[in-house]
Amino acid sequence: MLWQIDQRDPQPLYEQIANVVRRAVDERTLRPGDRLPTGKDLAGSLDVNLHTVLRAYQTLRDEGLIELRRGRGAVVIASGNGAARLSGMVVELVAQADRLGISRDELIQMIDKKVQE
Amino acid sequence: MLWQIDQRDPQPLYEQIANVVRRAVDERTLRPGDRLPTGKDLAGSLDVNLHTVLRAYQTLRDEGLIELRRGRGAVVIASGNGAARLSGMVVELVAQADRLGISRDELIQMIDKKVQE
DNA sequence: ACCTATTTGTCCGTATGTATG
DNA sequence: CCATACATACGGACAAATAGG
Repeated sequence: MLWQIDQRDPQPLYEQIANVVRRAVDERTLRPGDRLPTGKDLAGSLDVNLHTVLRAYQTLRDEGLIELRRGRGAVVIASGNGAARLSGMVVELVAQADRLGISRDELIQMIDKKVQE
Repeated sequence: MLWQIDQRDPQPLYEQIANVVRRAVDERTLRPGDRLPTGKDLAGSLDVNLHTVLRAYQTLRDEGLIELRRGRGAVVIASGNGAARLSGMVVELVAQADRLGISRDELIQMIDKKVQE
């Protein structure tokens, strides 16, 4: 695993780390069931703090990409098809908007507000 | 604002803090546009670390419940449970689309396709 | 059943950066 | 230019869950 990050990149280190993992999953370099390096190991090889790696892992967990367990480590859950994941999110979003009586236009408006940020 | 948390509660402090805010929003004690106390202030009054409060705020932001801006503070966005959930879903959707390089227009197209079904 | 090492989880503290007003 | 307030990163300490001997 020859992952790299750039200390001078304005992008946060934990974001860079998360992106490396996301890409690996998308490219099927990492597959469901695969273990990620321990926080300590990755922190050592990237020369960053342990907490920085764990923060990256926790964001990936929140996205449903990996599973984290104390004493066990990080394991890939989701398959790498980002587009399929996006499609699922759209389905859920539309359903939720419908439940709340939010119109299509209002929904688009909400999205545009987020996009411009 | 007489918010309280319990240091002996096994539930994490940042979760307790987030829950207090969630409840206040649900009960309309906090309404869209209202400002939350600054991290420093709340940390002082709850006798916890600044980071603990900010972590709570950040999870609320990820859920779409509040907006966080440097120099400005935390402002309530969503008005209720369902709306908060929807707002959070929009945040995640836009983030995922961005990661995949999906444009705003393509995203709208995907949504329209689902809406008409 | 016990003990130990491993690994993530939380919390604190400090320092520095960046956007806002 | 300056003060405010959140954002990131580092480091340390301890807790809790897991795995292995």
